[in-house]
Amino acid sequence: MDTRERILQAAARVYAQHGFRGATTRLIAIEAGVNEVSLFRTFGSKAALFEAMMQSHAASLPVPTLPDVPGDAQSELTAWCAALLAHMRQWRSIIRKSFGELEERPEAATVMCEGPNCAATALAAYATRLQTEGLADETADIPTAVSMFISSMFGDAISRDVLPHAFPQPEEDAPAKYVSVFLRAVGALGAGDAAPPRIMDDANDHRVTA
Amino acid sequence: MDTRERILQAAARVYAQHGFRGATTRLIAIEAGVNEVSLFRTFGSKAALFEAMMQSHAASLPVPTLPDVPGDAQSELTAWCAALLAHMRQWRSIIRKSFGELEERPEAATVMCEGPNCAATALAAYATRLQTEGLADETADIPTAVSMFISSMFGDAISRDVLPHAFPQPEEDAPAKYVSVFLRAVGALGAGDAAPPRIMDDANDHRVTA
DNA sequence: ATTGAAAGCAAGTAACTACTTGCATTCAGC
DNA sequence: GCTGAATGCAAGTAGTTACTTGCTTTCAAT
Repeated sequence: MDTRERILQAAARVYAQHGFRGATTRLIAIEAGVNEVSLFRTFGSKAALFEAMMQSHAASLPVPTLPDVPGDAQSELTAWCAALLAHMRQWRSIIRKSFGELEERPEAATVMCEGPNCAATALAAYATRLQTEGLADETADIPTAVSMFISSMFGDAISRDVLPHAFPQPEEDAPAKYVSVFLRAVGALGAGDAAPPRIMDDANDHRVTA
Repeated sequence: MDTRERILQAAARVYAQHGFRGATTRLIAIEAGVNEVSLFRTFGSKAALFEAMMQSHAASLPVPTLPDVPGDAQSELTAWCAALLAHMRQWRSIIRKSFGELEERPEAATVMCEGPNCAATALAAYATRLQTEGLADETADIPTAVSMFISSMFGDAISRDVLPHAFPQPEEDAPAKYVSVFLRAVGALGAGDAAPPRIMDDANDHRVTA
């Protein structure tokens, strides 16, 4: 791996742990295993380095897709949700940092929002399709339900390690549970559907401990 | 107002805008209109000042309450949700900062989580009560729905100014919309409400007659 | 009028930060 | 073997930061 790439990846790691101000050029150079001067020779300044870092991150955005024509909503959405949630969890430190520095460096947060933003658009289209095909309640408030769904993944990704008991347990079952609640909210879980067994089985899995 | 209180409030404002590292003692002293030395004479160190700031914040937590016995769920929850959301929006910068600095100063984020945590407990109790009184679907996944509801308010509070179009519009209608979706998700939207009942769920239709 | 606590003020310290400069080393391509 | 680009290394600059010290001012209670 060339010097430039090593510095970029090191910068991402150090930024995730210390934020912009705490990510000193010295720390990044040590983390990358290069001389601090090489950092300035390659990027010119700390600000330029972080701009390049954000661009390279935005370029490597893996957005999961939903089928144009809905089939089994529960399983399709669960797979999609699991992929999205895994992605957000992987970047949770950087997401938290960029949001925390929103007042001083707003562009960082907007870059991090691109993924969830595309996801919201895809989910809205999918749910609307469910609705037009009579698979969901025609009076359902799709935009609000989608907003709540995305917020739920956002909250799970960035808060679960702070308040573990405030989220569906265990971690790997969360996507299916989120999808079930979402489908109920848009009236797409009818009596004919097999209710996801986990919900009943884990009925005693109370998130409130206090 | 005495010096100590002025410094504490100034520290909160400067912290909300610049975070811990960016909130220099010089900036705080200027914002408070006191001499920088007075800051050290009063609190000893910057770290001690921020500890006191967090404690005074935790002490002034206004948590809205829900009735023990549910009446009109939609209106009761909407009022409660509006109060909670207003509170979180008011503190959104500080919430974002404390989350962003979670790796370096974890106690700040846990303090900020106390409010939403109590809210989740209250909402879970209320929804469970709805369920036991036959006002909500007995197979509803209350814990997951509550988690999603709290995440939705969290996401609205800290992300709406970044992605305005990703949240229910207008801002002041959001609480009612969140509550409607939540009540649908737990099967507690009766015939008297704005939205018709879920068409597919025929067997367990616990609707309240208006 | 005296006193004493609280506050301001000017100056300084030691550490850190982004960034620069000058020079030595490595090493692939000719 | 020579060249030139990439990198390392040591040192330095100028600015910032948390925190200290010593002294003066204010002002209310006695």
